[in-house]
Amino acid sequence: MRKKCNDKLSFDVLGFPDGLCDDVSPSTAVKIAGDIVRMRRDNSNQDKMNDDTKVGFRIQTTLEVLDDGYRWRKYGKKNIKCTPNPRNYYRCSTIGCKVKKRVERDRDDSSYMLATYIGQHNHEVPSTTASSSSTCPTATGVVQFIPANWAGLVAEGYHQRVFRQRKYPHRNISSAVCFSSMSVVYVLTTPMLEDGGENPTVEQVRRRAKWDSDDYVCRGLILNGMSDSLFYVYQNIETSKELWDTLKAKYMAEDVSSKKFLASNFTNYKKTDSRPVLEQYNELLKILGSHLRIEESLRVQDSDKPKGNNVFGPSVVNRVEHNNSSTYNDNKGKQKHHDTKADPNKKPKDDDVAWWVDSGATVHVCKDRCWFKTYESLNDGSILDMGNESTALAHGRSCVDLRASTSSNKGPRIVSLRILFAALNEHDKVFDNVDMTKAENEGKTGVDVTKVVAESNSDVDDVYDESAQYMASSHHKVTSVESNKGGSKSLYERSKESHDEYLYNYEACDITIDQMAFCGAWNINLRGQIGK
DNA sequence: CGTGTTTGACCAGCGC
DNA sequence: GCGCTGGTCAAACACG
Ligand SMILES: [Zn+2]
Repeated sequence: MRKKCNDKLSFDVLGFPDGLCDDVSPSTAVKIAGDIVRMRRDNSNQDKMNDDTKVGFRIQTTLEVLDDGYRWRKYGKKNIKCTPNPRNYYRCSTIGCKVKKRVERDRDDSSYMLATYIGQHNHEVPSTTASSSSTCPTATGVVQFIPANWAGLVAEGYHQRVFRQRKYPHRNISSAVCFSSMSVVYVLTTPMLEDGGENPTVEQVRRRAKWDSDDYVCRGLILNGMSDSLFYVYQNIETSKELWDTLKAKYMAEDVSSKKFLASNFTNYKKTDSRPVLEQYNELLKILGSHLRIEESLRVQDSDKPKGNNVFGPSVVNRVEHNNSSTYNDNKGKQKHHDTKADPNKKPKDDDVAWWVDSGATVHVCKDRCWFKTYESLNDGSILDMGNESTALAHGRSCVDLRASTSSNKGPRIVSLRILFAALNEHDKVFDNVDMTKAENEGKTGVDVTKVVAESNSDVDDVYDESAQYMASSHHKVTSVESNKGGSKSLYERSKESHDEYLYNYEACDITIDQMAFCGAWNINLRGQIGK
């Protein structure tokens, strides 16, 4: 049963700098998996006995059974839908130890074995199996730990990367990142603060809010690191290593054989060469494009949200109120689809243009309402709730069709955004509103999303700084900022030139749409969180 | 016997 | 409620 071989085993935690962790045996891999479980548990204050933390990895091997040092009793075998390979269920043979593992072959590349370890051993490895595991690896290839929500992380990281690097290459992000990560990284090792129960003190609320905010910031920093081939690891070893260690603990794989593991498709690309993960991710997105379907998760993102009973926290900003207390569905029903262009009474200004594309959940800002396909005045007193507890009157509701060409060989997908239009006088309010309040799957070619639009005269640099602040203080992300003030061209100016519909072939749009499709297909929301 | 595998039955959760 | 699915149980079995 146990074969011996002298092949080297390369151990490659996804995203780890090359060479940091290779040539280890499966037992070492499992040990690391155990460390990960422990770290995760420590971070989440779980008690040891009922720990069902899962750690998954995959390893390239021809062997049927890995020798990981422990002894296992097989208790089940199941043919799983959507994969030709059966899944085997094992339980640790040591009495009193509840650890289980599931093993199957990768549906896409059966030279890989997927293993999911559940729980933590309460004992040492049995010494009787003094087999060759430590001296002679029993498998060859690459072990990859799979972050369960890596897909989502990449999706977010991609936006940050685009946002920061493409648009503002002159900005030196890394020092800021390193600086801010040190002040924020405690959230990774400090358990989430109690919110004080029913009668929280002001101080408790404040500290909890700060923790939430810092946690988010920190997560964003990690994403940035991941999305850029751990650039920051090399920038600042100590901090980044801490970041990464904790990243392992926080985001490491759960169940490799669940649907979440679809993210593993991307790991194939990681090791092919040294190109940044995200380039390959983007490629893969296009490859997968035709299979992507927008599903429930876009809806889930909003329906999950409390509608206004939040005491604090980011979701408090995510609502649009109507004084007739109509539901969003009602709004949709009321909305007509004229094919007319926007209200001709609202003349466009020809000065600077600002259009913001967010990461799919936050704010779309557009200077001129004539760019909307439809515009419908609203005088019902609808308001936009601001995160800073102020409000703004919604002036109208509009619709814009965006057509994005995502890849060469398939037709464009149409995104139709229903939009609330609000005039905001103070540009510093721009970031404080709103969210897409409804996302709806229309079935085949597109996604119909309600968005909110606000006017802004902001200078692009102000806007950038503000958006950075905003991202740091909320769960929203502004993905790209466009303005012709800095010489960069506006999305919508470009589409105006085409003098046609509001069409643009702009990568930021591709990203957004792809991200939505991506998130939908993998049931992750637009913040990279796994659904369900 | 002790130990581990095979395999159909059973069960719980979920979506319809 | 009903069927599908994935996870588990346990009786029978295999093997030293
Ligand atoms: Zn054990």
